[in-house]
Amino acid sequence: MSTLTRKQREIQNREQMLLGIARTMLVEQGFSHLGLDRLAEATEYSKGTIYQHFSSKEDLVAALAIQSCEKRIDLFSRAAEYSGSTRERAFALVAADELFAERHSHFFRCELIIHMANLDEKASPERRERLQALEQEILGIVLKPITEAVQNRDLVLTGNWTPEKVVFGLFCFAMGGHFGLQNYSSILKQIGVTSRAPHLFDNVNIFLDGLNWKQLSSDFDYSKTTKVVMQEVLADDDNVGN
Amino acid sequence: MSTLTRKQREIQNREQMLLGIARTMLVEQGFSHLGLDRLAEATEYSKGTIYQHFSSKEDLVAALAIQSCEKRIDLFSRAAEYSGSTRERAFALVAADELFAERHSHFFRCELIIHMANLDEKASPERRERLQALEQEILGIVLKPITEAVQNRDLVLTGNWTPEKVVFGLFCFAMGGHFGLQNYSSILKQIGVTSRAPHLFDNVNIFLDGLNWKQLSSDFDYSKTTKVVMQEVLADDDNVGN
DNA sequence: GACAATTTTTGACGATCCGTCAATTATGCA
DNA sequence: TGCATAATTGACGGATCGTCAAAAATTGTC
Repeated sequence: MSTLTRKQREIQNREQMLLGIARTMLVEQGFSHLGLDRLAEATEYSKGTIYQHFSSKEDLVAALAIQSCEKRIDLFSRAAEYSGSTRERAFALVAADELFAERHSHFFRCELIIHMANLDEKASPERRERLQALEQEILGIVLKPITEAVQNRDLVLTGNWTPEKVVFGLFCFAMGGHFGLQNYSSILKQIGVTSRAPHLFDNVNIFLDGLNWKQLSSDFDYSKTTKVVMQEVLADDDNVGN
Repeated sequence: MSTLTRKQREIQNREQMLLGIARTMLVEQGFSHLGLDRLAEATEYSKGTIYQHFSSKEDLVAALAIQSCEKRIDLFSRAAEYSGSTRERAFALVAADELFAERHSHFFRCELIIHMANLDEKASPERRERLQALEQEILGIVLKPITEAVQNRDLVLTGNWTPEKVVFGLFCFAMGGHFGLQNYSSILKQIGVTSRAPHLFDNVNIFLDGLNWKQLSSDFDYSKTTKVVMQEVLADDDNVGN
């Protein structure tokens, strides 16, 4: 059965190759310029073969988004293991997100695109479900330090605040910043916003200070945390799929 | 020349009609299902006529985004005239944004779509420039109460904070929330986020408290502000273009 | 009102792209 | 080797974007 295995591995490798080239085309030329005929020509395979891997053009982009999520989970998991206070760990996750969006913007861009195009209807059910499962996994990772902070009273939530609501706040900062810089760059440039990182970290600090999550940024230097995390996480950050 | 004027007005009316129907099709069926042949049939005009109004499909969507910005500016301008503290006025703008995204989500969706598709290359230069000018106008409106707050020391900015940076923070909350609810609704539902408004207002309050913008939310009930603004602004909020 | 010049409208057409499928080629197995 | 199964191909149908020469409508003039 070694021949069969060889063939199967060959097919798997081909899928990675297809995705790699497709990602390049998608990022450099945009969704509308990503043509399957062109992809077929670029990869020296026929269109029929490509359709054996992906049920539609949208399904292909979904596969790219899945890759992106997997890569993100990889980074997040490592950041979550940072040893420090709950707020430091939350901050580590924000740093990981920032790192991801910066170093792997092409991956992230696939996620944005797949969520804007009507993926829900056109991607294959398998990939749709897998993508959703991965996103839920990410949610769980981010939720963890927050619930822990509530348990050990680093963070005391009042009123109608819940850990999930805190996640939503962080999600808005991250997503709003990413989306803004990708799509409103010209207008943001005019207000001096050209790079996410410093603003994102300051925003998050103000937000967490507002929630009174100990230690406050006045009592602890979180820029060190981010720096250490960035370097640790970045250390063995492999550029899979170029 | 009254006949010429009549003809010209006829053409202008036709453009509004085209945009109205196109917006419905875009919102109900998505960008990919917005076909110019179908639009031609629905409006009982020919495709050639449509191309006399819009240089391309993307240009049409740009025109929709322009309408959206104009409507937004209308709401923002009125919210900006709210008489109250600087922070109340900033809050009024957030409320206007929320109102806009809620009551005119179809308009807003056009803005998102046009910024995701490669508008930059395919829309007509005129509409591209107009859209950018409108966005800059919006920026100016939002910037005003912040700079005023800095001037009268309701808000004291320390470190590397600037009014523009505060705008960016608010922008992230608003955009991140909108984008999230439009595109990540299934995952957000699982954490109990189904409606923007309450979370958005709470988030903004925490953020502005973190910036120490007087009066703090513990000393003033901003929910009243939003309620009043929503009703005042909503009062003569005409649903132009259905 | 008739007729010519100009503007507007039309829809057929070429080009492009997605997804299919019958025919062809390659592979596994006895 | 020879047959059965699996993989690959590219031509094709259907749909859509944008163009353009021909047709229709409008304007201006006598």
